[in-house]
This record gives sequence, structure tokens and C-alpha cells, in this order.
Amino acid sequence: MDKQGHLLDASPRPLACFLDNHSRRMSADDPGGGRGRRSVEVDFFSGHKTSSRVAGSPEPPLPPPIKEEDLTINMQLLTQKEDDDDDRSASASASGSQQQLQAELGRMNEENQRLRGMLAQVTASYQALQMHLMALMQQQPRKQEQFLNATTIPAAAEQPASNSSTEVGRSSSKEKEDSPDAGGGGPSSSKQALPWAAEGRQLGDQQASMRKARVSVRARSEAPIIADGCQWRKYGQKMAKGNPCPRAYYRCTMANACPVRKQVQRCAEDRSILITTYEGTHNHPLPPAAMAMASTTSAAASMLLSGSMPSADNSFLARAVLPSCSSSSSMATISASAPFPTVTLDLTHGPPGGAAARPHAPPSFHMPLLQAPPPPLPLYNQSKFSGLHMSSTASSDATRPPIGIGLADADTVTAAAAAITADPNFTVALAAAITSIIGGGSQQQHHGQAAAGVNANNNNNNVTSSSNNTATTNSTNSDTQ
DNA sequence: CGCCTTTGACCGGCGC
DNA sequence: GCGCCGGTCAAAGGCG
Repeated sequence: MDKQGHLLDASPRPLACFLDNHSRRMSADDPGGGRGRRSVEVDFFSGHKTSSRVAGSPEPPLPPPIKEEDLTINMQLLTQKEDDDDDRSASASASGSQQQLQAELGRMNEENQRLRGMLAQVTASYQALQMHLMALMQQQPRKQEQFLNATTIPAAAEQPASNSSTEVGRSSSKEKEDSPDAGGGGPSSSKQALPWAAEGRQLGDQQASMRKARVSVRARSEAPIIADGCQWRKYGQKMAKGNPCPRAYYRCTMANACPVRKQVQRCAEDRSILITTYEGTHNHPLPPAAMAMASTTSAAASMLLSGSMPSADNSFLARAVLPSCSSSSSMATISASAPFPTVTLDLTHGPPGGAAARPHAPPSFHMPLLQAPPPPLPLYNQSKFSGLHMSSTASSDATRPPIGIGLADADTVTAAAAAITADPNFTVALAAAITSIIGGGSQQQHHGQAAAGVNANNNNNNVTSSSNNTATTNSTNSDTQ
């Protein structure tokens, strides 16, 4: 509840919040640290420096935050430019041109005010629509929940966070399936904590398939791993059939019995694409940096399994992420042929060029979300804000006046929007926010709890990975990386 | 010393 | 029953 409120609260002023947060966090360059080796990884969310920065590749210069004054100045400059043209034609009458200038200025100011009003109206309409959407989306999971409650024993739906490990299996009917959560973990119990591998196929019913729901994130990245804010420990690596790249297995180590696993593998067709598959839900509070991905995965899986994602339109989630990309290829797809129901969030439809276009840039995602021209501002790789900060700092920025984007000319707005949406933190966090709203499932209980319990000072929750990444460590695999 | 990755072995499911 | 395959375990070694 709080989370939805957070997200909605933050939504009407995304530009203001992100620009503000970004400009703030770009200066807060946490040396990071913690023990462990330096790794090359994609920093998906964190507002802190990770070890992903390649040595010798300095951080791009920080773009100045866009301020309302700047935008206003641009308008005034434009006005003056137009007035210059008028001056040439009106050079005969100096006093008349002065009056004409002032009249023009007044007219532009009026238009300014009118645009402000339009912006306010659009914002209000946006809020109303979002509220309406949320209300509609909340009704559907409720119906689904009623159905599940009628057919199964409600297990984890109303339980505290420590028991909410089943990603979308809150309707789990078998108590033994909760053993991964309630169990003490460790090697002796690890065999029981394999809900997707060992037990799943035996169940054979719908709950089993729900339990095994996966969320796969495809992202274009040269980095070997996604820094999604959680701590992961690699426990295995296998050569998967049909893919020369090895598949690495990670488990969450932020809590003893956290059942969350993830698999990381490079795409066989395009090795610049990193495929990260998440399974399970964290049974512990998450740092803000981890909440975005956790919300994304759990909400996407919830959406998939609750049937709220229209089967006829697999790009629904993509449209939910950003309406501006509704015309692009689908970014959220459902894999029906997979052994487990899988939601794939495809973040690889980036602008042409990708990493090759910016060889100086550190490893980064290339987000496809905004089909906009390349931002004139430096790309915010390793940016210092994350979408989680959006939710965590939105309340503190609630009193800030919205930035005057309505005052800016179209190019300025486009540039600012492109620069913002070029940041993977923003886009993925936005996806998380929207999918959380739409999914609305039980996960929000402990996600929200994490949001309430942890603020933005997350400094040590990166993925820790060896510099020998999953692709290079396998001696049998010589053609990765 | 503790935590991590590596990597071969092991286990269970599935298809033939 | 056998082999394949995906997933996991756990011993060994590395690193700070």
C-alpha cells in the first residue's frame, strides 16, 4: 500500500525527481568497497559506485541539472531571437520597435502561462488515469486471489515477509513447499530448497507451475553480471545445451534461507546480450537498490501467473513500462514453450550502435525504452540515482515545485527526456514501479516493508562477482567474452 | 581466517 | 533401463 502510494506519489513529477536525484547522486561517489574482488558488472540500480567501472575510463562529465530558470531563459532567448528579426524590419521606428518588443514579450509570457496550465492539466489527467489504472489492476488480482483461496489453503499471502518467499506461489497448498523459507538452509536442507527443479514437476498442478514462474531479463551488456542490488553467491556453472556460453547459477546471500536464485547466461546469438533469469522471492527486507529488480521480477511473474497480462498482447508490459515504446517491438514477452512460465523483459532493443558506438563508455545497458535521438547530454552510465531512489526520495521532494518542462522548447524537453531515459536505472526502476502497481500482489508487503525500513543509503549491496566472470572462468569455453 | 569462485561429481526428471 | 540434461553440491583453492 505504501509502496503504491510511493510510486504514485512520485509519478507526477518524474523529470523533476530524476533530474534532481541524479544531479545529487552523481556527486556522491561512494568508493564502494566491501571485501571481495573488483568485478566488472553492470550497475543496474545502485546509486553508489560499483566495481564495474573500468579502470582508465573516467566518468563522463556530469551534466548540469536542468533548472526551471534555464528553461525559461531558453524561451526568452528564443523570444529575443525572434525579436531580432522583427527589429530589422522595424528599424525605421525605434520607439515603435521597443513597444513591439514588449508586446511580443507579453504575448510570449501569456503563452507561457497557457502552456503551464496545459501542463498542469496533463499532469492531473495523468494522475487520474494512473489511479484508475491502479484501481482496475487491483481488482483483477483480488479476483484471482479469491479463486485461489477457494481452491487452496492460503499459505503465505498474509504472512510476514519471512514467509513470503514464494514468488507468486502465495497460494501454495502444500506446507512442505514452504520448507525453503522456514528451513534453516545450509547444505543439509539445500536439496529440499529446490522448488523449481525437484518438486515442481511432481506437483503438476497449477500451483506448481506458478511456483516455478521465472522472470528473465535480457539486457545488452558487456559486463558479466547485473548489479541488481542484492548479494549473490555463485554456486555452480554449467554448459547449457545449444549455447556455447556457460550458464552460471547464483543464489541470494542476503539472508540465510533466501530461496531466490538467478541464472546468468549470455545469449548464443548475440553475446553482447546478457540473460538473467530470476526465480523466487526474497524472504528478507531488501535494500532500495534491490527492490527495483525484485519488484520487477515478482510483479512480472505475478502478472503473468495471475493472468493479468493479456495473452494476446505480450508487449503489454512494455507498454506499461513506457507508452512511448508501444510502437517498438515487444519488450515483455511470455515464453509459452519454456518448461516454466517465463516473463522475459527484453531491454536489448536499444538505439543502434550500442556499446560499440561509445567505446569509451563503461559497461552499461542500452535501454530501448525511449525512441528518441541520442541525448546531447553525456550518457549517465554509472549514474548515481536509481529508480529506487525515486520511490525513496519522492516524499522528501514532494514539496519541490515541478520543473518547468512546459516552459522549455521541444528540443530541450526531448534532450532531457532522452538523457533521463537513457539511464538504465530510470527505465528499469520505472518498469519496476509500474509492474508493481499493476501486479499489486502480495510481494508488495515485504517490498514495501523494505522500502520503509531502508532508505537510500545503500552502499554495499552490489552483486559480488569475481573478475573472472561466468563466461571466462570456464576453461572449456574459449569463445566467450 | 573467512568468504568467495571454480569445477567435477552427483541427483532427479525426462525421453527413447 | 539407459543416456541426456538441468540444477545443485561440496571439496579445493584463491584472495584480501
